[in-house]
Amino acid sequence: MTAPRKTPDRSRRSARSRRAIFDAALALIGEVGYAATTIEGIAAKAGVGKQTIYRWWPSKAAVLLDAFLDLGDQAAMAAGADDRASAIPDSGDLEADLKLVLRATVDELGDPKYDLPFRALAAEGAVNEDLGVEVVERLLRPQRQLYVERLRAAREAGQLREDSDLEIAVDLLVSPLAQRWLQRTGPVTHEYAEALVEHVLRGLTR
Amino acid sequence: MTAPRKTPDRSRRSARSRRAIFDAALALIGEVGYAATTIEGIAAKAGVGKQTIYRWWPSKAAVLLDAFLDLGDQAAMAAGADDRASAIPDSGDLEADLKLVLRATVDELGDPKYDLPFRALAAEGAVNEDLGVEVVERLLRPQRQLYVERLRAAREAGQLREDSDLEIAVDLLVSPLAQRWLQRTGPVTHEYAEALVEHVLRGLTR
Amino acid sequence: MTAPRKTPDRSRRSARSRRAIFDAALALIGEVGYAATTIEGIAAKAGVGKQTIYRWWPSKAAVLLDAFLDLGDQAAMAAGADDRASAIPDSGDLEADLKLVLRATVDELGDPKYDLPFRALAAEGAVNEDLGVEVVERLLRPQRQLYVERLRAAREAGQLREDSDLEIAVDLLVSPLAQRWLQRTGPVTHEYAEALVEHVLRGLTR
Amino acid sequence: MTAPRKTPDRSRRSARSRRAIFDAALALIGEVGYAATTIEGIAAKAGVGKQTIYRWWPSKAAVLLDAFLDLGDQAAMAAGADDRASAIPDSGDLEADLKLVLRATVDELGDPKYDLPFRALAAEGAVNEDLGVEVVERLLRPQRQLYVERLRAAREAGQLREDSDLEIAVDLLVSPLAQRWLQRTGPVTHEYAEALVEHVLRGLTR
DNA sequence: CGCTAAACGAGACGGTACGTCCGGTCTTTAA
DNA sequence: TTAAAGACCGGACGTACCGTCTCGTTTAGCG
Repeated sequence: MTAPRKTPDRSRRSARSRRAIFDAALALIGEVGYAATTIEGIAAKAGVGKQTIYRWWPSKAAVLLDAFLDLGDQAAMAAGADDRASAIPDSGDLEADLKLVLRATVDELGDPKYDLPFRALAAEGAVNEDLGVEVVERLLRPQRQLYVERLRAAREAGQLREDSDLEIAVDLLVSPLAQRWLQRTGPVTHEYAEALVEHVLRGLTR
Repeated sequence: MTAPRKTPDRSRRSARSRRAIFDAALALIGEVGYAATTIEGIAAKAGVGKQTIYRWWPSKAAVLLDAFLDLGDQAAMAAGADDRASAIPDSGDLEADLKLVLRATVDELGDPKYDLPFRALAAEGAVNEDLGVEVVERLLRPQRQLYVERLRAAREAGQLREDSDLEIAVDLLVSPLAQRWLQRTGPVTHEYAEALVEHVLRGLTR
Repeated sequence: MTAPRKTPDRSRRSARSRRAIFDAALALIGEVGYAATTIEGIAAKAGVGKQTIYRWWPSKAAVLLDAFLDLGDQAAMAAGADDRASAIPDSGDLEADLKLVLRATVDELGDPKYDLPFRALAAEGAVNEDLGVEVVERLLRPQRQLYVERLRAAREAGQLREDSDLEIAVDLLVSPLAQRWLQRTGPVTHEYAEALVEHVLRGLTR
Repeated sequence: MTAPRKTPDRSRRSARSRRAIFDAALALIGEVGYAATTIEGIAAKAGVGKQTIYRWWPSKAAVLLDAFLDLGDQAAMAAGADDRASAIPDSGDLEADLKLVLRATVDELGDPKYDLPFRALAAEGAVNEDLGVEVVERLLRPQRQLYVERLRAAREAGQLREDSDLEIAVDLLVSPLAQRWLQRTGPVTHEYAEALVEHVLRGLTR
């Protein structure tokens, strides 16, 4: 005996509408910002009934999250990757590898295609716990995991202190950049990324 | 013939209404969250006309920023301080001093009285550049400055590497905690704060 | 080359669905009123796809008209009549015969099973000319015809003025009752029906 | 201790909006019919917020009733009358007076300016009891009362049978015309009106 | 009696309007 | 003379149905 069906039948879902909604959502957020982006506006721009959005997503933020993840998938596909998350390179030189990756992150954060939607997601996730959890699970955690793995390799290679907490290590590398970008406390540049890596690895004390 | 009045006359401002608006705003954000807090609701709860809010603040977020700063002032006054920002203690033991302050920060971030409004401000500031700048200038920068000063003292005392960038150093101490709290990527505890300080000061490498 | 099929094949029509739709339609109108009765609701209650309704009827009102006519047929069948419209009795006493029939009409109008659907049909027909014509042709005209015939018999028997217009005579007997019921301008009772017949037959002047 | 205010303050009501709403409502009903007339459409055409309609009227039908009564008032004013309902003339010749008035009613029912809105009101009132009562009280009863008074005068002048029920008498004069018009059971002409008066006054029997 | 075309249930779709809520502006009223 | 109170226009909210359009699944009738 099965529970009565509540959720819509995913198999009948229109792929065309899904695409149009993602495109419209990201376009609108880029054009008018997140707050001024409305579900009504997305539906109109996508040429889709409002109900088609409400049927599949619980909120504007959820649409944006899916649209953003889809954007990442597309980029990864275009880059020829099999799946979204590509591992951090391991050349043996930890410092160089981290600088490479963080410089790429700086570029990404500076790309308006990512900046506005990501900002909106981060902001909404900060305030809306349910969404925040989803953002962490589906977007942030996979990224962090790549760092954890690279750092673990380094630790096993004897390049890191054995008592290093890898979670804290990742925080040290990632949070300052993220925070600077999100709160606009300072410029987000390649130089900052590199200096950051150096300070983290060497520590502050003499 | 006088020039047409543009800005309201600050001297005629009703202190009683100001207080009532702050109280109502913070109460509502605590009760129903930021998104569900409306100017209409604040006005109603404060027993104030909507126009009285629109006359003095450009947006809901601006009200909240002032209300939050006022909240900080009140707390500082209650603690007997002359002004809002009290310096980080300098016992000579940098590590101990930083742990003390960060543990206090953990406590503050865990206090619902601060958590919700601060979260709302951070989120809104991430997305709304004008507000973001104000938040940084009036709220974050003064706090950061205290760290900069304590760290500079330590560097001058020869306890820090001479090539340390103090801004980056502050970032390393503050951002991981802030990020963890804001994005909910992990628990925000005294233990985390202490381990953070240790990792930052000693660095990751052997 | 054959013309493209436009109309559905009546022979394959599901009698079971037809019944279920009529039952559901009348039930819903009784429960929630005509305006709140929706095609979607009828389909759901009848356990029928929406398309099955749209395939056979052009509008909610058309469904109701058929359902109501079907209801009348059922009642007539139950009463043992061969067809729907049974003639007005001719006992020789016109006044008595008319009182009898109008009292029966009063009872019918007071029966909620007929009241609500009939009201809805009359109202919709007043506003929607196409439906109005159908209602008159299929529902009202057959009824009126029975009166015309009874009155013609009376006129031929010398009981009515020879210059009487039978259409007007029917109007005089039927409209006041119908109007009172439809517009609720007064109570619809046996007494009213009898007084009405008396006034119509004798005229107002001395 | 007074109950909390629920209803809006009538004194602050905008006369300009009221007018614009009535004009838009009647225009739309004339252009697209009652069913296709929406509150949204009325608001848009009147250049008014939807809330301004919902604030003052509970339903589309209620707007229409007020608009229609206002239309009647305007017509009466234009005709130089002090109030809406002008008495039926009393020339001493009852038959002539009634024919005059019913011919005028025929003209009115044929005027599209009145036809469509009145039809919509009658239909809605048939189905919606609350509105129906309002329509009767505010629109129909005042009109009927004029007939009652004229007929009473005739009865007192010895022109009518003393046992005539005036309510029934009014029904006999008014309902057949109204019914014919509303249900479209036949043409609504001056000739019909005159024949109707004659039949009513003289009765059907020899 | 088995094939096949149709009618069927289900329900997603692009839309329209609903009635509510709130944003900002403007007007009235009472202190 | 200044707010409170609140009406106003505008517009998005999330919901309910509209009427159309697939989907697979009966089901009926012909071959």
